[in-house]
Order: sequence, then C-alpha cells, then structure tokens
Amino acid sequence: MEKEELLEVYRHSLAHILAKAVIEIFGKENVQYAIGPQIGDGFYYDFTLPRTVVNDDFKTIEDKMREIIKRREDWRREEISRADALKLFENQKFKTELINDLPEDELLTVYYTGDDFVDLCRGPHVDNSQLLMNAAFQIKSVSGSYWRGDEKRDQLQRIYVYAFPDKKELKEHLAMIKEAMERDHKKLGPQMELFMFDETAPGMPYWLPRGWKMYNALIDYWREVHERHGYTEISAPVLNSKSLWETSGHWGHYKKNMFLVPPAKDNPVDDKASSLVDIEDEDRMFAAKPMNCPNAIKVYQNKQRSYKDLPLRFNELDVIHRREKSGELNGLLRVQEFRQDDSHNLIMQEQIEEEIGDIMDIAGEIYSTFGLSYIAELSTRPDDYMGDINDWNAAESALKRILDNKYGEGGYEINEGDGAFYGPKIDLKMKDCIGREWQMGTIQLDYQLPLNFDMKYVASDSSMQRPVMVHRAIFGSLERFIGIIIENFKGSFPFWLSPYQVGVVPIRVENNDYAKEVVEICRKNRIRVEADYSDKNMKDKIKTFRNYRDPYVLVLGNSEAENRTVSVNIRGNKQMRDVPLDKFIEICKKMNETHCIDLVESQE
RNA sequence: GCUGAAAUAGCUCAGUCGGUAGAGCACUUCACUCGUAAUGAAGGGGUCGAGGGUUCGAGUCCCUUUUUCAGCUCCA
Repeated sequence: MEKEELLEVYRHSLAHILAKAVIEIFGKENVQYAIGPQIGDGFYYDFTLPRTVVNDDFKTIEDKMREIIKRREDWRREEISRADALKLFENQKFKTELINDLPEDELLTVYYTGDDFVDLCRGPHVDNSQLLMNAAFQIKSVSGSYWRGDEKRDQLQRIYVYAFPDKKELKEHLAMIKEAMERDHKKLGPQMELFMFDETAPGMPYWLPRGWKMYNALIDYWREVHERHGYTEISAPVLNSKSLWETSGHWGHYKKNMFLVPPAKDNPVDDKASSLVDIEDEDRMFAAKPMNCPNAIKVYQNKQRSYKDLPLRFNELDVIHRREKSGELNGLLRVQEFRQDDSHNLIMQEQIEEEIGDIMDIAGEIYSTFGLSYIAELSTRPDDYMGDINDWNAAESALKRILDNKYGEGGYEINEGDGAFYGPKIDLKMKDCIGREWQMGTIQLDYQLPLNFDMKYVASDSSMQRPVMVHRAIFGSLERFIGIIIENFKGSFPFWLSPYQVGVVPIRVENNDYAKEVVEICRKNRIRVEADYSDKNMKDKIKTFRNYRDPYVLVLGNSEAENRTVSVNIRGNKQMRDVPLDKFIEICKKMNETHCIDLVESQE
C-alpha cells in the first residue's frame, strides 16, 4: 500500500474507533455522530453529546480508544439498500440526512467495527483493529463547529485528533507545532516591540517605534519597485458619505462590515452624548472606507482621460476599516483596521494581457525577496456574472495565456466558477518556511465599477470608451503580511527589513566618543542604528540588542577606536573581528541595496 | 456571531478551605569600569480586565460585560 493510502486508511479507521469510544463512554442513546473526515494532521469527528467535553476527558477517550483497538475486532463491510440504511440509523439524525442526500443510485456501504458499532462510510478501512496497534494518535482539541458548516444549523462538538502511522511521525509533527508556536507573531511582535493592541481598539494594531521602522522599510522597498513599473501613488479620504457607497454597491452588499459614522444633530438639546448624533438620519451617514476602489475612481474622474494616458496606476496605502465578528480577529492576521498595498489600474480591454503580466512580474520579484514560493490560482466566471460575456471570455483567455506562459500548463490551479461577479481573478498563495499556505496577493479584473461610476476615456477615434479596472495587491494586507513574515523569519528579519540594523555597544563610557562617530557615519549612510551609551556592563547592552534581534551588534573599545575598526556580533552567535569601519559600512549599504535575505558573515 | 478557555507588577507565572497580594526577569539607586547572552546589594512598582451581587470579609463564589486565545462561520 502506498504511504498516502495507508495514512488515509489509518485515519479513517481511527475516526471510527473514536466514535465508538465516545459512544461507549456517553451511551449510545446520548450520542449523535455526524461525520469524521481526515485532515492534514489527523482527523476529527463531530458529535452532539449530553455535556461539553473538557480537556480532562481527553485521556479517558484516548484510553477507551486504545482499549477498543486491543480487542482486535474484525471490521466488516456491507452493502445495503437505502431503506435498510435508514432503518439502521433511524435514531441518528445526521446520518439519516446524509443518506437522504445521497443520489438515488448510489451504492451505500457501512462498516462494522466489532458487532456493536456501525458507521456509514465509503471506506477503505483496516480489516482488523489489530492493524491499528502501532498507530500513534493524540487528541488535539475539542471545539464547536456547525453541522455542514452552516452557522444557522446545529452546533456540534468537534474532537480533533492528531494521527500518524507511528510514534516517530507523531512526535515530529508535535515538534513542528511547537516550532510554529515559538514563531507566533502574537508573541514575538510585542516581545520585540513591533506592535501592540489595546482593549479600546479591538483588531486595530498600534505600531510601536520599532515596528513602524520595519513597516516603513517595507513600504520604501515596495515604492521603489512600483516606481520602476510606472505606478503613481495617491491618498484619499478615510470617510465618505453614504452616496459614494451606494454608487459603488458597498452600501447594499457590504454595509454590515463597515464602521458607520452618524451625523451630528444640528441643534443638540443638551450635551449628552446620546443626543449629539442622529443615528436615524441615514442619508447623512458617513462610513469608513472598507476598500480603496471608489476613491481611486474619483481620482480617475478628476480630469478627462485619453487612451494615451492608459494604463493609469493608482497605488494607495490608506488605512481601511472592516468590521469583523468578534471571534474572527486574530493577531495581525485578521484585523479591523489595516492597509492594503492596493493599486487600481485603469486599462483598455486589449491591454489586459500585458498589464496582468507586468503585475505578475512585480509579484514574482517581491515574493522572491522574502524567499517565499507561491502558486497562482485562477478563478473563472461564476453563474451570476455581470457584464458582457465576450469581455469575460476575452479576459479569461488572456489570463490563461499569461499563466500558461509563466508557469506552464498545470503549473497553476483553476477554480472554475469561483470568480467575483464583476470579473475573473488570480489569487497568489504563498508557502512559508514551515510549509503553511497563505493567500496574499490578488489580481482582479472588474467590469462592474467602471460601469457603476460611468468611467470613460477618449479613444483614438474620439469615441467615449469604458476602461477596465484592475484591483491588485501584492502583499494583500500589510498587517497580515508582516504577521506572516514575523513567523517566517522567526523575528530574525533580513538586514534591509530589520527595525534597527545595527546596535552599538561602547565597552566603557570613554569609548562613547568613537561610538557616536560610528553612529553618525551609519546614519549618513541610511543605516538604521541604535546605541547604548549608558554606564552599564557591556554584556547587558549586548544582550538587549540581541533580544531585539538586531542583525549586527558592534562592540567598540579602545582597540577599535585606535584602528577605526568595529567588532561585529552577527545575529546567531557568529563574530567578525576588527572590520575596518569603511568596510562595514560598505557591507551594510550593499545589503540595503540588494535586499538580500541572509546576513553577510565575512569581510570577503 | 457560535462553542470552549483565559485575564493577577512592564514580561513569564504562583496564590491551597473566602481572611488586607508573591517570585523570577525587567526597572531605579549604589558598588564594580568590565573584551562578547544573566556581577553584587538595596529599592520602587498592583483598584487582581471592568461593573454589579453574596458575605463580617472576595484575586478566590455568583451574575453581567470587555478583551484575548483555540476552533466553527467569514475573510485580506
């Protein structure tokens, strides 16, 4: 058996064992069991139970599972009729629903584990529980879930279990989880003084001095790349009145995700806060922008545009706000106030291929700077599309041509019918260094907004034509992207991105003069430098900068001052002794120019 | 929003049966003047997330609420 198949059989079979164990513990009449599929690192099973499962139950359940496995029961597969299946599961409402939803001609199979437990399942499974004796499993967690993923339906208890063919693999997996936890940006970020949150602004990050240095380094780089590709940058209001959002369609489709600002009453009766605003006066309501597109359109319409002006590319980094349901916030990965590296490019239909190709080039360049690999995902026309089908077809085939050229056929994924109603899109998914996937970049064609806003340009035959709008982001949300790279680099950022790049430690206060000189020269060369001139033990000073993960810590004493050199502690325990100051500056400048990932570790 | 968990000093955490809050690190001061990740001593720092309740007495028990975390749903 192939390894993948084996894993699948183990996990599927263990899911049955879990269900059997839960039933034996809580009593058959008290348990409704739903489905138990396998997932990336094991499987889960959804139940309704008479009470909530708590962590103390984990061992009881695991022990029961082991006990069941030790019974060495035979597994028996049976094909049965729909009627028999319905009878067999007559008290199991989820199973009944599943059976009823299967197509008429579907062959139903059930699996018996011993004589007293049966589950509706396609299989395959082990022949006897004995084969599971070596399997390594551990309950991961229990959490709420919804029947069929629908928040309006029954809420179930989902028991997650890690499961692997043997103990070694389970152990490796648990080590990987631990590694991921150590990388957690929610811990590292505040620790390194990059950002913080406050109760009064849920999901709205405060960028601390160190974090803001990094944020700006990221933006500087991003601007430099876009400058080369003919992008301009604008900034626009954060608040717009309702009428703009009506035109854009957000008022209709997105209102529940927007932060609304009600108008002040013209003549407040007293100064009580409740009487100052008029929440009934919806027409005079303002809303914080959840997206930049409508304002980019306003800028486009600021003057008459000719076909000679296109493509026009408006980058915009303003903060946007999106209200999220409370439980959905998650560190920097899911926030309510953030910035997108958003551009709205206005182009002619026949420019699609070239424009998208250029955007893909930008994405490739930027992602490779972070050492992130990525895969493109094309989403095509949905059933409820809007606009001209000929435009759609032309756009989709243009996108396919670009992707075929760039990645080869099959070198990207296609989600048929998953595009937005206003146009097809390409999403860019990245993989970080411990194999987790993140959707970041997105390139979306939009035929709808240009129509809603009646956008025009003067064509070569002097007719009025409608441009196509491309929404695109490379990082996606800067906040989320920074969260991801904190974890990807475990806080040890490439030189060019580090909040401070060089920490300066004079050994004794009498070395402060030379230290200050070194700091001055660094600053002149646009190297972000910090120094500790205090009368502390040099070890303390080194430790502080190391904890901040400064790439280089310079130790400066009498000998360095005399020879105009620096002694460099490289992040990660290596050293470079007696580097001439000029040479060191040159190394740093080069790393800032090339945006290389690894630190230079020798003078060569 | 739903299910479950958590919130105590700047950080990590202890606090038993309800009896006036504790450690380590960090910080401040003093001593040491140091050549590469923890020198010594002393000191300051807390409405125990917020609001209500029970009680002679609440960090501890009950209710409400806010925020955060693990998931679900949703999403960049």
